[in-house]
Amino acid sequence: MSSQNGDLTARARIRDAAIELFAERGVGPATIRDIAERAGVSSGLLRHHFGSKDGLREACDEYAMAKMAELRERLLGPNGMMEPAVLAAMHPTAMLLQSYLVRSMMDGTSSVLFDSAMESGRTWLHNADFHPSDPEGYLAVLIAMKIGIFLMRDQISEVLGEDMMSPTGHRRMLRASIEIFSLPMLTPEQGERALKALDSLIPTEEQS
Amino acid sequence: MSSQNGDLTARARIRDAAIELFAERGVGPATIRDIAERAGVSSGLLRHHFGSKDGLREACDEYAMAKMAELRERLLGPNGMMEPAVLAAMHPTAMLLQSYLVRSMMDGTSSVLFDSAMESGRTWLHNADFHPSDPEGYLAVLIAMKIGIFLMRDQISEVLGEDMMSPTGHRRMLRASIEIFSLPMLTPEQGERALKALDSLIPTEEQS
DNA sequence: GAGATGACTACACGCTTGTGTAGGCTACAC
DNA sequence: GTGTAGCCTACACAAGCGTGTAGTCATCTC
Repeated sequence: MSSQNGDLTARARIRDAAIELFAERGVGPATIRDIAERAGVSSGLLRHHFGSKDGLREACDEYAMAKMAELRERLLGPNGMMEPAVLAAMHPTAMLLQSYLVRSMMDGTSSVLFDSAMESGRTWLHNADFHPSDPEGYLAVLIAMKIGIFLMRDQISEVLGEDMMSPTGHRRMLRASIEIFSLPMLTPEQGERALKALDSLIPTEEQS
Repeated sequence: MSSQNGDLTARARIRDAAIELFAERGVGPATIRDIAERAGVSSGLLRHHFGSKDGLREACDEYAMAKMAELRERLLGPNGMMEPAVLAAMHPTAMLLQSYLVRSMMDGTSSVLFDSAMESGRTWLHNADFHPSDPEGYLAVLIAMKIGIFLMRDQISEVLGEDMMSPTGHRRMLRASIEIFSLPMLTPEQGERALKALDSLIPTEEQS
């Protein structure tokens, strides 16, 4: 996370280890014993500092959100320009935090990440000359798509033949995303036709 | 699943209950005791029929894949036309199966769903006059996006204010998807610029 | 009728989980 | 020295999990 470890307090090492393991396995499957072991402390200390596993998760949420905001701000820099070198340096950390936040969200209860994504999506949509019918639904689906990429990291990596988080793998993923969002796979006519077909479908009875 | 229950064999009821619970909670969190209870049998019978929890999951995988293929075939019908009424009738079942398959895939090990999606994606790409650089990466990201929508069902439903699987909610989701894929949010110039910027980023050292 | 087979249940085992408790160690105040 | 507070460990506990075992019951064959 930061340097290697060592100079960090035990509390910080636990937090970092938790973020790593939560990101790798998901919140449920990651056990406090494994987290403690990775941090090099006893599981009791984890409890001492964070009270419970859920307390630890909340602390991780808070830290990850704050850190992401900090990274974002630092990336844009004082002059608002994006420095490639800075981006490359913070990239691994950002990927890890992103993976963690996505995993944390999938566990249920809190949806801080999705909500904040919706919020920044609204301002983006507001500034763009781009007006989907049903903007809320549009944003929700769009965000779900972007998050899906991180959730499918293992599957995508297998197809790519390299880790999606590696520099080259990540570039291929970004390139694909850009192509998807700039080269429409449906022509406007096809899109129009699909929307018409969708409207013509009269949903009847519905139950499982 | 089928009718209500009752007339189904215990084995089928267990399988259906498992698909429901796996889809709702995920494979890990769903316990064989709860599955047995929902099916109205003892947990021992589940073991008797399927050997183990993993055996049950495999049986569900096989069944769900076969059922989906059957639905797809039935939907297109003998004359290759899509009947709206048929679609509406099978819609709930298809949604449930889709949710299950996605959940099953997220558990790891097997990636039947992703692989088969890749395969049909390849033929689609082959027939389309549409040539992304790095087709495999393109397809992988595209599929991850589509799957992400199902994984984010709860979050999307909350934003929509209604269940994404309900008739109206599902229509809003589909409409958003179509708009995303037919109205590019990046102009060709913006896309070109983004790709150029991406290439200019020289990834340096990389480690966590 | 006797025996076998398969559907089905009840119950116990071993393991892992998160959590609770008691206590040791170091550093600092007085 | 003597507390005293905070970091930290070791160990026990109850609960829930998947799994294993023993046995009941109905149905069918001969």
